[in-house]
Amino acid sequence: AIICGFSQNGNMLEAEKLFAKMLSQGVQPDEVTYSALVDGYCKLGEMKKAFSLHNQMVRHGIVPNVITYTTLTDGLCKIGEVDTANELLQEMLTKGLKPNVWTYNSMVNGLCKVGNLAQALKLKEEMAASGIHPDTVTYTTLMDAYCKMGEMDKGKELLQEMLKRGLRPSVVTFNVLMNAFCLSGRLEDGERLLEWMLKKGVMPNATTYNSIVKQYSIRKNMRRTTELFRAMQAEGVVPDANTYNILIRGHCKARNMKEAWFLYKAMAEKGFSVSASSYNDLIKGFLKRKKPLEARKVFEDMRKEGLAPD
RNA sequence: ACGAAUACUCUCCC
Repeated sequence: AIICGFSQNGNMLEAEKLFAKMLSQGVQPDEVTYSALVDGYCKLGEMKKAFSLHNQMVRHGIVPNVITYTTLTDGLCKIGEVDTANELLQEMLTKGLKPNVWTYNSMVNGLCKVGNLAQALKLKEEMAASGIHPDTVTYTTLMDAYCKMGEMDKGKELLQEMLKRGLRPSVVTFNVLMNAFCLSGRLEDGERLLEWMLKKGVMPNATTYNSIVKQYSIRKNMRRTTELFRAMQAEGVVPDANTYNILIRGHCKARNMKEAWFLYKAMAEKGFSVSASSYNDLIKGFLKRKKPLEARKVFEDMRKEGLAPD
């Protein structure tokens, strides 16, 4: 469980240390431990390491299961190696392992991300034919692909199909639609979507608000940006580092340095890391406002973080 | 029984 924690945080050094300790104390890691480590390397895109661990596991007599395979499949998909991932899927089948909905969803996502929507849709039919029914994740993935291609109508068709099959949209499903509306400047539709999801009992999260707040912010509507920032907190949605970075950028561009400074300090209090671009925005904003002292302070904070100004 | 795996937002412009 601890190795899993380190792996999920990308802290592979600590994870490896613990793993080595396990081995030295004669504790045999099981497939769950290996999976956690393999996943950690997959998330870093270090597929060579991931595969060598997988092979090490096999050498130790542990039989790979659907999850260990799915972890690798997903890792390959994330770096765009969908063909290799597909080969792995075939290997699974020959070993008598039945891919599950997670396996297929990884593949569908991989195909979508390399722009092969046609193949992704085909896979959706294939999985259904083999008795693995596409779920909310499958539909949401495909909807996102359509939306990002500018084919929102197709995305909505999928939403209808999904609802017809009795699947419930998740917060991510709504987020996909929200992002599509906002990116195309349809902020009123975004606001309506926000109301609709609340009515449906789906609680928005920081991501939901980040999409809409970002677009209001880009469009220099800082009044609505601030209103929504307050509204989300009133609803119990906790802003994340992205929310703050979006707001800081917006306020700096609008020359609202007081507000930007306030948010900057709030971030530090909450332990969020300020993005490099936010640091740059703050420095530029303060300099333009003839506030070299504040600019200097931000500059020094930035250096302490090991970041270089542009 | 419980425990490991997959989708969306920031990160370059809009």
